Amino acid sequence: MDRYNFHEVESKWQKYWIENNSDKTQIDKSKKKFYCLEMFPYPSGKIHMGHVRNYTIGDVLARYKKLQGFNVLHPMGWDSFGMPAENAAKENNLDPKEWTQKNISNMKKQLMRMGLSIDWDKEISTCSEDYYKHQQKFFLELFDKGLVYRKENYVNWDPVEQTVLANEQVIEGKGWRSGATVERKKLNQWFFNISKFSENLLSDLEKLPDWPNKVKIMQKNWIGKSFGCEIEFKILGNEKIKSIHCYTTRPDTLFGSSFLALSVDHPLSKYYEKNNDFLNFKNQCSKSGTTEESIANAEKIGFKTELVAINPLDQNIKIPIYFANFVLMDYGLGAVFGCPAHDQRDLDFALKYKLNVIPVVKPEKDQESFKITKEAYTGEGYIFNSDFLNGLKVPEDSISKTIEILEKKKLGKKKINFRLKDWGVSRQRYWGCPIPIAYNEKNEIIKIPEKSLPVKLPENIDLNITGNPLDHQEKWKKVVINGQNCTRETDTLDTFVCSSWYFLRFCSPKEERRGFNIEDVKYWMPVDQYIGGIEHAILHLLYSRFFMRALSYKNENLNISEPFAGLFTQGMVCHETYKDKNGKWLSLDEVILKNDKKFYLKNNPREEVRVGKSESMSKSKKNTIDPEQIMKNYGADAVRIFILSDSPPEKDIQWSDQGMNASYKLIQKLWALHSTIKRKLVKKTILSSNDKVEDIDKFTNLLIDKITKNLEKFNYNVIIANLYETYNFLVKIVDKNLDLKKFEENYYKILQLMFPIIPHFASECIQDLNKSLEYKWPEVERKFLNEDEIKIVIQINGKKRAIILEKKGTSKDALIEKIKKLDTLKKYIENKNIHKTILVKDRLINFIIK
RNA sequence: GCCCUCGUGGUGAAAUUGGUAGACACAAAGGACUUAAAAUCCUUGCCCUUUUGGGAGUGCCAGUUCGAGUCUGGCCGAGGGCACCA
Repeated sequence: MDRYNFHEVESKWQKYWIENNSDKTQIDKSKKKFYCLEMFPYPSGKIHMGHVRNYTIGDVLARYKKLQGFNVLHPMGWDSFGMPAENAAKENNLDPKEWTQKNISNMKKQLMRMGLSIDWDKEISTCSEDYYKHQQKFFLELFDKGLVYRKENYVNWDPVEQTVLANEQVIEGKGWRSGATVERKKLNQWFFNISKFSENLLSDLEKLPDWPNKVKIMQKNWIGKSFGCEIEFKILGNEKIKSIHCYTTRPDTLFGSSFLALSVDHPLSKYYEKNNDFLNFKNQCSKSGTTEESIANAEKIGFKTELVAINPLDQNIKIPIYFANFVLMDYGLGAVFGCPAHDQRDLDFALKYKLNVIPVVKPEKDQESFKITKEAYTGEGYIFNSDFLNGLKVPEDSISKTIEILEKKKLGKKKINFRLKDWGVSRQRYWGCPIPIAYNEKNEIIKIPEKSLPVKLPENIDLNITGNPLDHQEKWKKVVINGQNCTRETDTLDTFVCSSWYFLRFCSPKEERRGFNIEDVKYWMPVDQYIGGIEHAILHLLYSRFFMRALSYKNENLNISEPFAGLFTQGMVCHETYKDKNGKWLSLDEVILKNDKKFYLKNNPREEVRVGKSESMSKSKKNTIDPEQIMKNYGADAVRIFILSDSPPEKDIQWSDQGMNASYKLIQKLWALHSTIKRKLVKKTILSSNDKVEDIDKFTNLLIDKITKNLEKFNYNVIIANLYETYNFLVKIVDKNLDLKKFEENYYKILQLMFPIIPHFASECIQDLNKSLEYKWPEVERKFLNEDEIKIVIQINGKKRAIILEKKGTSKDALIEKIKKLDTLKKYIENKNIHKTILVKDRLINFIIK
């Protein structure tokens, strides 16, 4: 018997698939389409196990759908703009473009080694001019539709790097590279008007039954719809300021209000621009940082104005007005009324500045002892201390009734608010898509004319300067548009813009005039199954949903709102972590496992290593396994088996060498079995035997049924178990007396079932049997599933007591007769009063005995 | 603080959606083969019983039901998301 040589077999089939254009796809309207897409990778240089898992899951699905007769689009590309290229370039004095291209070609080789059924003719790369010129056109299209605008906004500013940082790049209030304390700075930024679609982005989540609930809930919370009311507070005796509008979701607590609080950026702050105390206060607020920690721990502070507001429900109640650090300008109206008794922030503030605390909601129970001290009461109950609102039930009646009253008195208006903010897309970076805009000498916005697109990135530039590299490109910046001297926009687009439409580009990757061809998009979109990491649950997926709406907006030809009909979020690949006695991370090849099951330092075998919990593989924790090495040692098919086995794909998986080894052994065992089967089929050996011949028809058809269902439900780990069951079954019957023709037919079907999971191995076996390589997904033949004999479980008072084999469809009476005769059950039934008998047809019978 | 998810052997996990709990695998122990090891194969897996059998058992406590891992309520524990959003 030959040992299975996966090196030879896998490279042979990979070559075969390329030469035979096995994975090329084109539009074919006679077939049902299936668009299978995995999130495209950032070309960091090497694929990691996360990629292996992601693309294995997608590939199994794509191959399965193809066998089912679908016209499958399964493309791959590169999310190739972004900071790592720029940083690598800075550190090693390289060109970001060259660095990126080198990485792409290396990673492409690694992906091809995995044997993925990808149509590489459709490969795209977001940093190529072919791609980003269309993105610039989309930018201008959205600009014309009024969905893009420029405004001043606060950003995280790194004073050393002279650049804006994204929130995730701010670690404990400091820049992740420079370590400098991050400041809040106001800058002119480009924005996409995503909030225009807030309501639609929220309500259409209901149209996505094939998305994980978790992701939908995360998006729902992120969009953050709230129902409330805008209330007008009149200002007492002031010439310039007549009134202030506040937004609240709790208008029912209005009688409990004891101050108004304004954001320091509130329009009224202009009246305090020359007040040094106010400026100091504002300065203090901006220093407090923007990180979660600093916000949570920040003390509530305020600046008291001389202004006094009148409670709209009672002219006699007059309250002071503060500027306060905890009020945000970009939510609601930047002004709130403080009700300390029923809001913790307001209470903290009131206690600090000795303001009134007036409870207006009391719980149904504990009415006597009810008192506000250091904790605000936000629960249910009844309104009191509130004149004509008294007695209303909180929250069911109180909020809506109060809004009604306020509207009637013209003191307020019902209002819905969203937490979702517009998407700031400006980045002060070189390695991104240039924004196709310039400014004339009056600083007016001028669009770059379409014929001048793309605005290309200048090449061979020095990145080792502080600040935005493009801003230093004096020659590049100067441009003449329609006779006007202009200066180019030097910010580039957030790379999330690139990934917000790449799924459309895959539909027509070669189209030169437009980003995509509308007919192609109408055929392929939406993506039927999108597969990727949960870390993109909000940003990327929400941005893509927005972009699809933005392109369809005011466009008669395009009417797609949801880009991804189905979404699957796979879990991470984890491995144990190791540290030395000083707490320094150790990589996997720095430690060895000794016979006592403990880990020791490789270069100092007496020092024991501290074993940490299993965490997702990452370079910083040094617990990565290199897929290239693993594929060299075990082969792509074995890696596919391992990555699918044991854990369901949506859960985290633990890397284990034993597991990898078991998967490898399964391939070897299957090959040994195949060799035996082939010998038997060729020689037409019929062994004389009295063994009962197992019913292979029944087994195969049950298997088809199980695997099909498990594929549809993403139970890929169970499919691997089914594969083991198949091996165990075949190895048990192969040396028995068999109907060879029947056996061969069934075995061919089984190999076709294996194809999506281990495509190289299955192809090799099929070819070895001289069978057609034009496979299709086998169908279940029900006649083989109809068993004459069925296992019936016999229960006494709900406890299993026996299992008998019985003819299908046996009646209750006949069953009971038979059971009464069984020796093993006599002791339960004889001389007992059978109170009741429950029959689940062809499955179970339960006797209730008293 | 708010929202969500999940608790099944030594481990990763199955369980036709209310009907045989632990499929399949990893690890372990014992055995076979072998001069030996590796590889391979077989057996075992909680409690009582020599066997036959029987009992307990899906985080804990109740409930619904002939029957609950699955449904309901409460508690405990783990993980994830959001968070001055008024």
